[in-house]
Amino acid sequence: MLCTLYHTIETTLREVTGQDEVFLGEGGEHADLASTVAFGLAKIRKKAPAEIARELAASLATREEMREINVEALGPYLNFHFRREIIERALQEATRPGYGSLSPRSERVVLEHTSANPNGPLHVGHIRNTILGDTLARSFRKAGYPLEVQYYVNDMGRQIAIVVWGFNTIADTPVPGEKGDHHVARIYIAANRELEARPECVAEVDRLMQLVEKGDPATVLLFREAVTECLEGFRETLQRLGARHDRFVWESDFIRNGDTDRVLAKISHMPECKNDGKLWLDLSSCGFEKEYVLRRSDGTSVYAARDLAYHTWKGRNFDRVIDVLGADHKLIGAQLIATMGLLGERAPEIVHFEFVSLPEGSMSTRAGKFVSADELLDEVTRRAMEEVTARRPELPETERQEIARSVALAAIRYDIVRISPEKSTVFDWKEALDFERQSGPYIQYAHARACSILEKAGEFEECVILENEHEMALARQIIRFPMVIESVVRELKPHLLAGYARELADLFNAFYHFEPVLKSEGLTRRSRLTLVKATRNTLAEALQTLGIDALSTM
RNA sequence: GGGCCUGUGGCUUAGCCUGGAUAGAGCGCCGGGCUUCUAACCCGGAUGUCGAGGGUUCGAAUCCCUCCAGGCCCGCCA
Repeated sequence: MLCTLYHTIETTLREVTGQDEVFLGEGGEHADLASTVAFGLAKIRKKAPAEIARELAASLATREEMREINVEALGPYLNFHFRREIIERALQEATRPGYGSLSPRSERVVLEHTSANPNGPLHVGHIRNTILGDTLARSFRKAGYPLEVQYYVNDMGRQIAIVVWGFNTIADTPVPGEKGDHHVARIYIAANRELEARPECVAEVDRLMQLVEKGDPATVLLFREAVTECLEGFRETLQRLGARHDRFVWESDFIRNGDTDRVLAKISHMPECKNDGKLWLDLSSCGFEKEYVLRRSDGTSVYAARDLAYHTWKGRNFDRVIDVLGADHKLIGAQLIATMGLLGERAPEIVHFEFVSLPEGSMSTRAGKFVSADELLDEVTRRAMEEVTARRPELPETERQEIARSVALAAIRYDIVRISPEKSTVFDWKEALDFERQSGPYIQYAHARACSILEKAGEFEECVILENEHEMALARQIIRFPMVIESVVRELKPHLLAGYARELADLFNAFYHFEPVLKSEGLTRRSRLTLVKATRNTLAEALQTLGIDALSTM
């Protein structure tokens, strides 16, 4: 509803000014929406900006489509205020389940995220991918898109060959209770150490890679077993993180089904294609100096070739293809996009995130230098349990554990999603264990407070009469929610939702502190209860989209 | 050496794409608030040459150029 208003004002402003581009943005403390068109027009019309703003305000005020919006010129600024009735009407929508969902769209979206190599457990770097991707996925569903979430399983890389080689050659003493992914990591780390000590064994790894590409049944089986063991561990971790994939797509399938050969055959006819033993593309016309190698001189394909086949398949089956990838994939991602363009196939949109490192340096699965997602979840849950037990000693243990699990997940997910992806970060235990302001639990807490009021209030008849600044500020924030969802999927920026939810909690806490709800009377009580209900509902919808449980008590 | 990303109070960070009203938060620090709807909370205060320099503009954290610092990439790895 707010989106409609925005477009109405924008269109009207365009007509009134005669300009194609009119800036209309958030008005902050001054207004609901504001425009600075008067500055630009000042030069054209050779008049003072303030005078132009005054004239525009006067002419806008006469327009029929602006009847529910107050326009005022404040100096050179054109400020738009929504009439109270609009806000009150929008607020009533906000009390209903599913608030913030946009109308269904037909554009099919495929979103790939995480896709970590199955050579060791997911660590705190990988889960930045998972959380970014899963929050985007939830946002797309909220925005009404039919969506499929995929995990691309790199099951035929050198790393997996090393794992398989390790399983064949290294004496393995089983560790009781060890998850598959941690087991694979242990073998992978040992195998790398062994290969470093005995470089002559590298040939055995190469041999495995050739056999698997040729489809040698025994080798294929070994690879599949190793990958499956690791993937079982991933599934468990992903589930704990609240992330779900609809489909696991195996890289090797694009060899077996002939797609890789087909795409390479097509490429071999392109003018950019070079074949000097190895097959590669000259993308210098697109600004890439490096050779984009697709097939080795021994005839085996490289990752890039399989990736082209995978993306061709995605592009032909979906209208919008989105990948969440680490910053280390920027070059290869740009080359992929350029090549898809040359092939006339739909290119993906790629969300890149910068690296997470440890205080002592970058993470490395091979060197065993990483903090696994499982360790992180365990430790944060343990701390959350301490916190819950200290605050709510009267609750039964199982309930405290359930709350602690939700609080821990909230802390982890929020801590990661709040930071814009282009910032590189250093993992910090202190921050991960912070449950205070600008944290996930802080937002959950606001929701729990709202639930508590509503539970005590019992039945009431909804009505909205906004009486003071705290109520107005809270209401304004609530009605922005659908536009935030819209922005997240348009700009692929999940951190906008994180910021929105935190601000909503801030405003609710201030309202909570200054305006008594249960102790107020008559219409005021009913109206405040309605506002609490709208807040509770909006917080719940926002939290759910962030993959965080909206707890009713904590 | 080349390319991409980042640089905002002691620390973490929003805003940058699309220039505009006093640069917005959290942590930490100082001072206040629990017989009152959950104090995982609220209120007030101190703390900023928006990495440096130049340019464009009526106006620059935001656009352009140069430089500095950090991260990532530049493989017949994935």
